[in-house]
Amino acid sequence: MPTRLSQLFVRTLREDPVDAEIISHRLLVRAGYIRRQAPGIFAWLPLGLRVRSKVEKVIREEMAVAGAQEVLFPGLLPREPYEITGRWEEYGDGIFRLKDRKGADYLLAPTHEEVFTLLVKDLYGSYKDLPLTIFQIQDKYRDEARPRAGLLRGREFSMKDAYSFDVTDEGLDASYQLQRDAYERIFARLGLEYVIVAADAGAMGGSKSEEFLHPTPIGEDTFVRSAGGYTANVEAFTTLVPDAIPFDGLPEPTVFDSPNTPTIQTLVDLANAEQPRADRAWTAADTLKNVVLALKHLDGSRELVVIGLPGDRDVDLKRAEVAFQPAEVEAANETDFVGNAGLVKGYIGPWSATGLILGSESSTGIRFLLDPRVVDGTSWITGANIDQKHVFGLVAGRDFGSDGTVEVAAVRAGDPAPDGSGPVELERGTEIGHVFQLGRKYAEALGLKVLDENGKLVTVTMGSYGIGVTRNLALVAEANADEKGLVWPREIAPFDVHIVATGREEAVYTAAARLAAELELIGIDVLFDDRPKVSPGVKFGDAELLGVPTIVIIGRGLADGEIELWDRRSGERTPIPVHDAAQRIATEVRGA
RNA sequence: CGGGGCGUAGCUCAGCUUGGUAGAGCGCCCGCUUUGGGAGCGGGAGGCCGCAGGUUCAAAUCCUGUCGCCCCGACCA
Repeated sequence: MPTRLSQLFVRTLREDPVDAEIISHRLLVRAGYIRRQAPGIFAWLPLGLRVRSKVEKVIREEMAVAGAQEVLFPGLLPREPYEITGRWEEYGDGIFRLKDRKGADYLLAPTHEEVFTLLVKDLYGSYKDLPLTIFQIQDKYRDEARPRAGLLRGREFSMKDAYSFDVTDEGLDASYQLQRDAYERIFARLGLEYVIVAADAGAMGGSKSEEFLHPTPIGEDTFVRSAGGYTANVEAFTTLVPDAIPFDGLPEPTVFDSPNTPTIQTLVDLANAEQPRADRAWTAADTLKNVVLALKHLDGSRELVVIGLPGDRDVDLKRAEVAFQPAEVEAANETDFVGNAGLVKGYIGPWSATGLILGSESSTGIRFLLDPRVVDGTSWITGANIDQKHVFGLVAGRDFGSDGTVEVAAVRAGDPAPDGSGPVELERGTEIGHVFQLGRKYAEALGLKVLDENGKLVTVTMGSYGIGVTRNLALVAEANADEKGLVWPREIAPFDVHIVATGREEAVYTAAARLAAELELIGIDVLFDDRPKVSPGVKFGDAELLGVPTIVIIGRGLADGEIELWDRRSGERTPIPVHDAAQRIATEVRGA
């Protein structure tokens, strides 16, 4: 049976909802696909549910091709499994926690690694049972500090999460590849542009990790891309390390007065005024900026570290979080300086005439880490650890050392890609999928072992693979819309055809109903706008807003045996004879 | 958590400065007309003006507190 618009549970809005900023959010609410229930939580109306089911269908089909079996875990889970892996604590305020009537702790699952692992452990014990990949499509819950952008960052969202279980690393590679291939097919079918970037393995532990990012200006992630094909999330970007420079002939360091130079810029200005270079002017890149960060370790302790990086670079706190995880990172505060008299604020440097200041072997004992660009033989202007004094010509590897290098400097457009494929550009994107080799971390923690061919217990190696169902839906909507409304790709449109009957001629409605029934009979989903007292303008407007790709207009032309085929995307209208309309439409819908 | 903004009808908003007991447009219901681009006329339904306290003869309006929401940032597999 065709769906009659007069009966459909929907109300389109003429005006944009005031709380919606981005296109997908505005249009999905205006067109009556979703309604907000609470911040970051949405109710799904029939139209929205239909699209959501279509997205799920694409995912299920491709999971089947990849050999993954569908299961379904509860969204409400007990605390214990998360306690074992430490994530009950790690998630902090990020999850919804609740208690049952006996006071036992539960949570609304933010992800399901633990329970998948435990179930496999329950049921399987032999290498013969593996490999295994299972998945579910289930709602996830995260108590986001700031839900935003409608469906793009909700507190409840639907996600397909798959988990693979293998005995060997090679097996894991193969399982990973199957999911990765499936993801490429899924995004191709959804018509979503994507780039695969190297990702940070994050708090999940594990080794190899790639993100599928959809490039979009509203994206919350930043990634880099080189002309030569290198891509990476900025969080995972690694610096191309320059060659070391021989020390021969480099002048000795000299301390000089540098009053009122609290910033890099004032320091550079002073250097150019007092100690001008013959060949070129000093720039911020000639200075070594020493940034004090405070690490908050899981055990609650606080450690100061100093990062030495070129003065024209800033610390990217996100990259720092990655570099120092699981510790939290923040800028050092006044108290930190008070507690470390060896640090002369504004004039911090690794060296003084009386000895080293920074590094675990130095007088302060504070860990000193260098940006990878600060290679041996590079010469710097930096703080002399005396108020109002800096030092010239301090050479890395000769005058000071470090406790190693660290990737915390902000990535800039033009930075060379680490694989030598040229300078990178920075782009915004949104994560639409993530494939991840977890390795043995969870299996180890939860005791998932199987007997191998030799009867020996071996720990299983795992992968986890996520796709945000509702986020992908929103991004498809976002990428396929115009000023009139939504424009769904056929693959996930709520209906195949939207029939609009206009006028008040009884014959029009009879003919439209007949065509609708005929199309349904051959398996085409029809939305039939049969509303009798609604003006044509309203019906056309709603058809454009709802975004069904093919619209059929039946009205004034019917007397001459003609109806119109209206392509939502191109706007093109084609008159077609009513007598073989069903065939024409079927061809159109199924793609010639 | 920091910054900014906003809570009045289903939606979008006015009214608040200068207190006097609730408004508009759209949507919804009824009738008549209209029917290829968001129709016309007439009649109607619908609001603890976010919540609590205070000032006052009188509070949507002034004061205090509080809750919530939106946006930017921080945070975030």
